[in-house]
Order: sequence, then structure tokens, then C-alpha cells
Amino acid sequence: IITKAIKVETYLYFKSWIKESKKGEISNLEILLFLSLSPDGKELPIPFSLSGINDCKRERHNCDQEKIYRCKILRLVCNQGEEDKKLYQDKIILKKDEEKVFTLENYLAFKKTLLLYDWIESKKVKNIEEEYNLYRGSIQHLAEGFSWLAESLANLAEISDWKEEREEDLKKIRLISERLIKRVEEEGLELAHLDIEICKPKAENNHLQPEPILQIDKHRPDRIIFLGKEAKLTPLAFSLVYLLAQNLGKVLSYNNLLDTLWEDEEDATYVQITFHLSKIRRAILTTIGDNQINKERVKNIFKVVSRRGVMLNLEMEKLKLI
DNA sequence: CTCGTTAATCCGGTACACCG
DNA sequence: CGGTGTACCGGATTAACGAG
Repeated sequence: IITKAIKVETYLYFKSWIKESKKGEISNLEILLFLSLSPDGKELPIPFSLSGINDCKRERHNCDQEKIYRCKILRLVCNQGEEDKKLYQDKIILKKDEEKVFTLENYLAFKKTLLLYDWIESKKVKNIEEEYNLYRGSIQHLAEGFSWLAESLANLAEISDWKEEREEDLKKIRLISERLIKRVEEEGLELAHLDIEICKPKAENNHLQPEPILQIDKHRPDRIIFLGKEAKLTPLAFSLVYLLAQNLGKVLSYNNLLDTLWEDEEDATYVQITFHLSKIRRAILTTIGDNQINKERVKNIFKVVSRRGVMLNLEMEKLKLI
């Protein structure tokens, strides 16, 4: 199963931090480091530019790198005057006898922290990729994963008593989650530029009579109306659309969907969801015309967010739920 | 590796013919 | 008429492949 809830260990790790951290004193760097060091954070992969971690030289190299990264984080910490914090005291500022111990785990966690920090500080993607020796596109994956982690943390904090007492801090975490994923969308926008230009005049024409893009009638579970045209759907596919529409703009995890749509099936998998999603998109495309522009458009509306789930990406006014 | 698509297969409902 | 066998159809699921 691809999209999962956070691990129990991560949950406990989050919980204790939520209790321990001090109000109004959390920083972006701290959150990123904290997430990188969580059990789930450690598992989110960064592809190496070179394989062969086992070989001796490489380890040497990593060890040096670890020191470099550690120092870099330390510098940032000192700049922000946060060197007293427990997290840094435990992980970054070492006591003498520990100094020689190198762990790949820490090395990777530091690397992730720094590169994601650069990422949300809006450094150029290309520069980051070069600096950290990464394949093209691998940061996006990592950022999506961490966005999900940050959101999980925020949700946990919310159901503890942060909502009333530490709203600012909560917002801060949510913002990080958003910024981690926003970058991805900004890049996507450039690609979609062509679409927008073509659609623009149309949108203006329709402005007087705002017509919903997607119309769902719960009394007619056999079809949906997309841009005024009927698309036939099977009952299950309809339920999927309906569920997504009820959670407009929210990412629903595959597990979540499986639990509600296939509640009594134990061995349902995410493949079933993607399959039905595919059927939905196909049904819509055959009614509105199957071409590249529509394809992109439909794909963007029934949007799959990598490793997190599916969402209906549509403005409120453009959806009509009857 | 993740996602999307296609083709093959499975499964449940049902229409219809046939028989006691 | 009521029960039963079967052929068939729509929909769901699986497997396998392909793209990125």
C-alpha cells in the first residue's frame, strides 16, 4: 500500500515534541530537522547521484559530508540564536566522545533538512539539485512526502490543545506543508500556461453566465455533467467522484478512500482506485472530446498527489452539488 | 518507483427456455 | 405455475505492460 498513515513510532515522536516544544519559539529549520529525524522522515528516499554506498571511499566521503552538513545547520541555528533548543543540543551539538560516530541515518537526515530548507526558501531548483548531487525531479518527490509529514504533524497538534493555545505555531507548520508542495504546483503552472491562454477568452464569455464545470446530482448516480455534457458512470465510480466532491480541494489518501468505499473488503488496493479514476477520466473525455488539452485539464481536476492521495482540484463555484 | 491504461478474467444478477 | 439450468451482460477486479 502506497499511501499510509504515519507509523506508531512517528506518532509518539510527534506527540512528545508537541508537548515539549515551547510556544512561539518554533522555527522552520527546527521543524524540518525534526521531521527529517522522524521514523517516517528517515524513510522518505533521496536518490543518490552515485550508487555504491558500501564502498569505503564513499563512506569516508559521506562522513565528511555529514560534518559539513552538521556545521551548516549549526551555523543557521546560531544565526537564529536557537542553540539552546533541546533538539539541536541532542542532534547537532555533540559531546566530545560521540564526535567520531558516523551514521548514514544522520547524514541523510541532515541532507534532507538542508535541501528542503533551501527549497522552501525559494532557491532555484536547479541550483539545489546541483549542490546536493540529485537527479532532476527528486526534490519534488521528497518535498511532497515531507509536506504530508508536516500536515500529519499539524493535524496531531490540532487535536492536542494547539488550536486554542498555539494557533500561530499551528499556522506555521501548515504553512511549511503548503510551501513544500506549492513549489511543485508553480512549476506545473508553467506547463499549463498554454491551456490557460486558450481557455481565457472562453472564461470571459462565460462570465455573465457562470456555468459550473462539474455538476453532480446525488439522485442520478449513473452520470455526472461535465461542461454541460453527460458522462455515464458506474455506481462505484460515481461514489468516488461524489466522495471527492464532498471533500473539495482536500487530498484524500488512498487508505481513506478504501476505508469508505470498500469498507468491508480487506484486500482492496489502491490500484482499484486509480483504475476507476482512469475510467472516470475516460468517460469524461469521450463526451467532451479526447484531445491533449482536455486530457491535461481533466487530469488536473482529478488530481493525483504523489504518495499522498487524490483530490478534486476545482474552485467551489465551479462545482455544483445537487 | 509511481501511475495510467488496456486486456483478460471473475462474479452476480437476470432473462429465457425447458421440464416436472 | 413454480423450479431449475444456462447463456449472457455489465461491472469490478487483476494482471501486465508502458510511460515518465
